[in-house]
Amino acid sequence: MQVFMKNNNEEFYWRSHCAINIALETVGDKWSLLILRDLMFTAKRSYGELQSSEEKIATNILASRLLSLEVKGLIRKATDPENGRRSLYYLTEKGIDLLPVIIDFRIWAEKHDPNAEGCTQAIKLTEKNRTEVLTGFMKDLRTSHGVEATKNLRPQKG
Amino acid sequence: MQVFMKNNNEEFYWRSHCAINIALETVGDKWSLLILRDLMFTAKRSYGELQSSEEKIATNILASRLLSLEVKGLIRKATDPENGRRSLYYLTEKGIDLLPVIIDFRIWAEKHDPNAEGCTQAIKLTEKNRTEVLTGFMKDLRTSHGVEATKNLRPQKG
DNA sequence: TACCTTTACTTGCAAATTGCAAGCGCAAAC
DNA sequence: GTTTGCGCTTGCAATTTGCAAGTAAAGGTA
Repeated sequence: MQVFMKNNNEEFYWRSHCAINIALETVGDKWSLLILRDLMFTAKRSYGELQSSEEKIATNILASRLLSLEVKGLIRKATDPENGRRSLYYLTEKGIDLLPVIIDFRIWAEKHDPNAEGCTQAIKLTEKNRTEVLTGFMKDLRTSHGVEATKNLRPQKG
Repeated sequence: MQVFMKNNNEEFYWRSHCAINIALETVGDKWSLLILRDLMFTAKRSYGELQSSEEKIATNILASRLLSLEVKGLIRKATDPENGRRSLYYLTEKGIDLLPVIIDFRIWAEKHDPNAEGCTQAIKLTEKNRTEVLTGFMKDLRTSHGVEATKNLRPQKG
């Protein structure tokens, strides 16, 4: 996935303006959501840790996806204050807001594929408690990723 | 995307058994969910109609994705009883169950991308009415796609 | 019967993307 | 000042995608 912009790097180029299409062009490849999954459900924060996930992402692909996610505003990169040669990646509000999608993917796969295993014990979810559990978990994510709990920031259309 | 099977075409091969990963390997490319979107939110059912969507999928890619989705059990192919040279594609229960994911993608993009437009007027969704609206819409999809309403449906939030 | 149109693909090839392995650069430790 | 850890970059081969043209088979028309 390239991270390309329109002429004057003001705006992304999209295949169409359909919201679903934009979401897919943003994170609809096979790796981006897995990286976000690890940031959401594990304590992995550095490049090396993210590279160690079970699915074995290639190092150049990991680099390109991290850049893409950073440019698109889903994650933020910071230098580890305790180790200057280590970078740490944190979710932003925009990244955290993808939690419902990821959880719904997980529910779907667990329902329909006998091989699917909940890849994290972090959330025990049912339909009944869905809203409350998601809200609580997203709040925890904001804390652990250093995102201020803001009231729905919604960009206005220009 | 290939549609490959393990040795004795008994079971799919997965990069890992993580539910989220399996979901992504199943529909995590840039086209599959768009095809499902059209089947969910428009009356498009034939190959030619699906090819006419705004994002302009290439014909060979459309063919490969339709096969993939069929093999994986998300859609079902039928010959148009009124025109033998026309094929019709319908969602299965498994395909319909992806509605929450697609809707959550849409909500996310509309919140975070000023260019995103609801690509369908079919659903007016808010946080509050989410469960009821999804349930109703999935029921409609089962009817229009000829899926029998099973008792096996996900329990709804009370 | 022959011919034309519609519909769903398939095929060949070029371009883009991905994946693997090796290497590089800089900060920190020794 | 040498080594090690860590985050990448680079080169290249393999895979996937995208474009354009072509094929097959059903159905309509003369």
